[in-house]
Amino acid sequence: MNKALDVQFRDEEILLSDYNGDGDDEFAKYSSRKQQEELESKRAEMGEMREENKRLIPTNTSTVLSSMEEDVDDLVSLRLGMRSPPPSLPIENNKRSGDDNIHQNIPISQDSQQIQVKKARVTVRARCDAPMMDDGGQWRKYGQKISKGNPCPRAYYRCTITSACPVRKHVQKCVDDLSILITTYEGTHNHPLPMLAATTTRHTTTNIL
DNA sequence: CGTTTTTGACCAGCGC
DNA sequence: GCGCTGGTCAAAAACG
Ligand SMILES: [Zn+2]
Repeated sequence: MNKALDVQFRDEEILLSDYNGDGDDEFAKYSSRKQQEELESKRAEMGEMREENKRLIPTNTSTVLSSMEEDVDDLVSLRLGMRSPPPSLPIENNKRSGDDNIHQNIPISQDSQQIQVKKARVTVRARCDAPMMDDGGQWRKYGQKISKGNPCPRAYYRCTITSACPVRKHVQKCVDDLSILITTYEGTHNHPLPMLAATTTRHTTTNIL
C-alpha cells in the first residue's frame, strides 16, 4: 500500500542490546514498550498517524527504524511485532507500584553464562532532520561531546521525569546518513511513563500482548 | 524565579 | 607513566 514515505527504510530491525539485567523483566517490558512506541511511530509514518502520535512526533517526520543488536549474547531476544512471551513468565505488567520489584530471583548464574544483564540498552535509528526527536519523555541535556570519527557531536540526556531515574540516552547523527539520528536509551525507568497508551486500540493495559 | 542548556573542566579507562 | 578518548559534573548563561 503506501510505500510512500519517501523514506527509505534501511532495515527495520530492532536493535536491542542488553547488558546486565537488573530486572530483566522490567527491561523486557521496557523494551517492548519502546519498540511498541517505535512501531507506533512507524505506523504513523505509514499513514496511520493519529493525533496522539502526532503529538509524539511534532514537527519532524521521523522514520523510526530500530535495529536489534545482540552484543553480548542473546539473553533476551525481543522482536518487534512478534514478541515471544516467556512461557512461564506472566510478568505482572507494570506493577511497579513498589517500583522495586527487584530481581530477587535472579537465575543464579545461568549455566555459567555471562550474567551481564543489568543495563538495558536500546538503540533506535530514526530518520529525522530535527536535532532530536521527541519521544514523549522529559530529558535534560547534561553533556555533549564530539566524537573522533564523527563530525557531529553526541548529546547526552538524562530522564527528568523523576529525580532518581537512572535512564540516560544519547543521540548522535549517523555517519553514513546525516539525516538519520541514532538514539540510544540506556537503563530502565523506575516510574510509569506518561504517554504511550493512548490511541491504542488495544486496551491500555499494559499490554504485553 | 525555576528550570534547562551551554560549555569547559574533570575524571576514569585504555593503549602505548 | 603519559596522553588520548569518552562520559559526567557543574557554574554560568539562557529561557520562559
Ligand atoms: Zn525515567
